[in-house]
Amino acid sequence: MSRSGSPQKGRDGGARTPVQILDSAERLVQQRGFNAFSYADIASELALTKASLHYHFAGKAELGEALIARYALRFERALTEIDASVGHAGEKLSAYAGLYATVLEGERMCLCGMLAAEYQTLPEAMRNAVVRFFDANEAWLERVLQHGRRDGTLHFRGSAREAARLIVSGLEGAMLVARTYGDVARFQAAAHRLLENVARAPA
Amino acid sequence: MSRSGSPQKGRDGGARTPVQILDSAERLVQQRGFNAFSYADIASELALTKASLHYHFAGKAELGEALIARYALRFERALTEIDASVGHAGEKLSAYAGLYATVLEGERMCLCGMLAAEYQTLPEAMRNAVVRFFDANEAWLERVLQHGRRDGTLHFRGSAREAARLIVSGLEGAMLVARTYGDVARFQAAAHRLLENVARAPA
DNA sequence: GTCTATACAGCGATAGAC
DNA sequence: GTCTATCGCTGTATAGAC
Repeated sequence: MSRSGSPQKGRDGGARTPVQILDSAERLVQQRGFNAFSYADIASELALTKASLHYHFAGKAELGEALIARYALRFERALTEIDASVGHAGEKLSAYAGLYATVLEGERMCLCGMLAAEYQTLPEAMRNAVVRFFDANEAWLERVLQHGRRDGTLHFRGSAREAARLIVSGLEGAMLVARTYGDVARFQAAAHRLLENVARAPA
Repeated sequence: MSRSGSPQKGRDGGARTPVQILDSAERLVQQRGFNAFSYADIASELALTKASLHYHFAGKAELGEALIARYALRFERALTEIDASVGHAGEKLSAYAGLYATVLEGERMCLCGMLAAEYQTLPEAMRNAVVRFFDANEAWLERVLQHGRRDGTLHFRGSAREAARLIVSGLEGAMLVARTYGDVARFQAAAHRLLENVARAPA
């Protein structure tokens, strides 16, 4: 992670190998789970040795933390992008569901949805990071729902917070189940219906 | 599993040890995942040796299959019980959600929800059994929803099948997320709202 | 920053005595 | 039906050369 004179830099000046490690580990965790992948899996995929991986990430726990941090940051940026480019609240919700669909198309689970299943086996720091991810998603959705309600483009009952929670957990569950059927369309149908039922545009 | 002259029988004549093994393994899988528990965990819990476990269940795959079979059977019986004892469709849906809540109270995930996360690492027979579990739940819910629609006690849009799928995946996701917060109330709120939105009683 | 070599614990599984 | 003993393999992690 140092910025000193070492080879193999990407265009942004960051070292390339750590990124490749994160990419490989991320895919493995999303597809197989944190407890079902090993340093050896990454090493063979990148044609490195296990010892080299430990140079970049001291242990599996640290690798896991870096994984969630990067994933959460990427998600956060995607939400900012939706805020900037998409029109009214209903469209923002659809774009949000689209993020999940893209993940599922790679036959992956949401990283934090997968880690939620393995929650009880995770190191403390990873647990906290998973919860923060859900909190951030919920907060963003709550804001979108509140705006939609205020400007009259969305109608729903109860608090925006509860609706936001239902959307997060509904989409996570739809991914979880749809993946066992290898059927992205099943997710799409559930997501569409979920949004339609939770927060609908006035007729 | 034989019925011949051996010690330690339960009142139904079935051997006791296999049941204890299944109980222990079930709890471990629901809390930690199929890839995060070992024969050694069960052995220490039951004060047996790993070798003894292999006598009852040849391998982890066979144990996993037996686990899902028993869980699915128990769920099926619970659904039959709901059919027999509960009144109209809306109440049946609430009772159905109550089954999930009970599981979550033990800080457990739904067995098949957990296995769905680990799906890509499971032996073929276990994969098929997980899908059959979801199919059975969906079929029961579809039937309840259709009855409710016909007798006018439930209103919802689109097909009963799609609504059933949304309920299954919504409840699975609500469990998954609520468990990371250690908060059964969060599940209850999401479940209530999900049912209210997906299939509501006419005003 | 990557390597070879290795330590050491844990895994699922089996053989064979009792 | 349970035990002891052990096998072969894989897991994470470390030491030290290059």
